[in-house]
Amino acid sequence: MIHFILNTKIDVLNWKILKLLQENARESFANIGRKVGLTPPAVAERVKKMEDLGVISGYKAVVSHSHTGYQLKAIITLRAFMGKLRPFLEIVNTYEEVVNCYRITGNENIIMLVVLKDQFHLEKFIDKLIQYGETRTHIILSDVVSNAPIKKREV
Amino acid sequence: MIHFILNTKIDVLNWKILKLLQENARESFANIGRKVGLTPPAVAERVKKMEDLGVISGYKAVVSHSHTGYQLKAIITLRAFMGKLRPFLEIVNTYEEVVNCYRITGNENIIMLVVLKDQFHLEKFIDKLIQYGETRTHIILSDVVSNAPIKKREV
DNA sequence: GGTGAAAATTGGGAATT
DNA sequence: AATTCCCAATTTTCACC
Repeated sequence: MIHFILNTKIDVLNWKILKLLQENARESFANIGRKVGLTPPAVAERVKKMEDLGVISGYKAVVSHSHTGYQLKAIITLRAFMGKLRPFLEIVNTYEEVVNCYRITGNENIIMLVVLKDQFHLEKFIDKLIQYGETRTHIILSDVVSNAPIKKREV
Repeated sequence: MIHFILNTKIDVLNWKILKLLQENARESFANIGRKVGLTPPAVAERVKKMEDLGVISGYKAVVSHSHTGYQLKAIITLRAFMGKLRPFLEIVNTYEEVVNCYRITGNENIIMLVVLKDQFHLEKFIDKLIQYGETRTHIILSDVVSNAPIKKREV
């Protein structure tokens, strides 16, 4: 299997549409059309094409962690024991605390962003992880940048 | 200033609505209503209220990094030099490479998720950071969990 | 582009607590 | 009394040709 073109060419109009949809995914095609100078069907066609190409992979409501009972956030790194990485990767999807999880290079294998109710919840969660490896926990003090939108980068 | 209720009570119907909107933020109120057993205005009213309360903080199109020219992702931690944390916090919003940035406890002050075109881009970006502190870089090998939806947690 | 179908929105009223 | 829902009508948006 060969990837011919991964970096799809996106013109200035599509970047404008992407900007608007990243700011408000529920914006109507009519409104978007007014702002970028296209008719609603033209916007719909462009959006559809970007969905099909995979440029847009979905639309998500952003739900506040703190308003839904998760007042504590932490970064946890995991250095997996021999033979324990695979089992961890297979189970991590079922942990509702885990919002993001990446495999990384370096001394640790895994880095996670987790949300928790309180420090007791954190303690219980770390207890669940110790069977897979050594963990290191950093409490998040504040969000400086949260899922910043992707913008066109000058080349 | 006193926070009386941060953890808003969310009933089972609103959790269903939140689930659907996290899966597809562009789902119509009519469709949501059919799935949860409400009329469109009732859904709209509940969603509006959750927006006002801050339970829903927005709706975002998810744009693929790899399809927009960012083939490389990395986690970078920063241990800021004396007096350099504040200036960094004020400028980090302008770095388009930075998708997420958190202040954390521990040996490092800052942890970031960044997206990059290639290793040359990474090198240039790290060069921009060295004036603020010591950095440590972990290349992301794969996404195991990506912005998992928030679900109701059993108490 | 233009037309018919579907959805959003608004206002008002009824039922539940 | 406050909240939440439904119904009906208007406006807007969507989708198909």
